[in-house]
Amino acid sequence: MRYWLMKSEPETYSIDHLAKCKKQTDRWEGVRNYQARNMLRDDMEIGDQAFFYHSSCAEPGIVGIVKIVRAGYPDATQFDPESKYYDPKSTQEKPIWYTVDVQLVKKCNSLISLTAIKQNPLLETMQLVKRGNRLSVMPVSPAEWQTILGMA
DNA sequence: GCCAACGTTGGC
DNA sequence: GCCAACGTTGGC
Repeated sequence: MRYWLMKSEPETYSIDHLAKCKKQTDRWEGVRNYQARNMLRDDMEIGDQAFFYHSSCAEPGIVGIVKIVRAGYPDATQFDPESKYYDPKSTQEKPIWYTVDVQLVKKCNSLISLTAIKQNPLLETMQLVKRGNRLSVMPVSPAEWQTILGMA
């Protein structure tokens, strides 16, 4: 079982969107980056846990924990011409993009801000704080996971 | 809105 | 396969 961090822009999809879903479970749609796709498709397993991270907003940071309840399968939005995630290059036979289903485990009582994460010397090696990092899905080590839990 | 960093595209 | 141009991400 592994740990992850998954980014979402709260204006597009916030943790409160997920909280309002049936069974607090939803698809993690719209990832259109190959590296992140590979992790969704190949590496995430049922039972893995992930930090839900809000990006591109006033206070970027971790807002909760989710768990993977369905492993990688083709992201339906790539086939939908009406969707902003539509990809004409993709076919049902050979889908390009994948998604997983996530279920809310808990919302943080308060934000674990990017600023706080950057200030913690134990988290210096996190991919999240590395220069130029733009991956929307990334692995988190067990040590980093525990450190962040301790900051909650 | 700015800009650095990175990813993708496409001509050659 | 190279690389310039362009697009996107995301913090500030």
